[in-house]
Amino acid sequence: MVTKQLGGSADDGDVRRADSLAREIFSDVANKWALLIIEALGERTLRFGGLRDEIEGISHKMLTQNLRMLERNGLVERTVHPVVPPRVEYTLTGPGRALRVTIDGLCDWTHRHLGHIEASRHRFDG
Amino acid sequence: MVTKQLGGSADDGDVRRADSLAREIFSDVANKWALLIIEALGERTLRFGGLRDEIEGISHKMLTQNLRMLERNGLVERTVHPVVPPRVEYTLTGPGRALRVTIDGLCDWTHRHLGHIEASRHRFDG
DNA sequence: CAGGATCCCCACCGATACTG
DNA sequence: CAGTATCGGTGGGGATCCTG
Repeated sequence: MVTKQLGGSADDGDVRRADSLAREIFSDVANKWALLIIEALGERTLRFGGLRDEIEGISHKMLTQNLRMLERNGLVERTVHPVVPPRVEYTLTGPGRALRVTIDGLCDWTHRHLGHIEASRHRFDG
Repeated sequence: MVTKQLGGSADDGDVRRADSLAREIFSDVANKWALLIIEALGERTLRFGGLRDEIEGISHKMLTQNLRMLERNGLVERTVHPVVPPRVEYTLTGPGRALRVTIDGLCDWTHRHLGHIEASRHRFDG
């Protein structure tokens, strides 16, 4: 399970609530576009257009949608510069950067096992 | 980007192919149910029903579908015991267990930042 | 018990057009 | 340039029934 079972707590309600919250967050974060956005941001500050250029295949809509979600969860900071034309910049927050580290691990894993996976697929499909 | 840019390679084709493959794997793996299945399996061996009981809210269909996908990618091993009633067991493979480590990191991250996220959401929604 | 097959609905997502 | 709104198609995913 996502949440550790903490044994007999005085009040199970808190555990339950934290559990469902964890699941919710998990659903938000364990999504292709969200992960790619965080990975694309890295340590940089990027504008909306910059992000779109960086993430191949993402649509305008998915980008805004996921950026809002990440901002809501406090993983991305959105700063609007009151100029014309508008200039909006996105940066990872502390928690966002922490998450990025684990995503890096996921990327590393992917590359380390590319060969194994490709071979396994070939075997399976045949 | 998911794939590191390796600078001017002799043949860009290989890089491109590996890149798209990496994206494909990423899409397979960066999905809520797949991650929960891998996390549920852990070091244990579980049967189909056991997995269904373990993963709250997963449907029959999603479980089979994701198990097939994980098997195809060589992350879980499926062993069928020729008895009646059927007995099918699932275990993580080496790469699967390696992936599990990074997913553990993701779970840890989630729990460490529950508070921050909840607060941020509240701020955002208000 | 494991898991395919089918039906069906809803949510995701892309495309497009419009505002500040 | 950044962002919202709307519409329509496609596929995700649940419920159910059926087989070995």
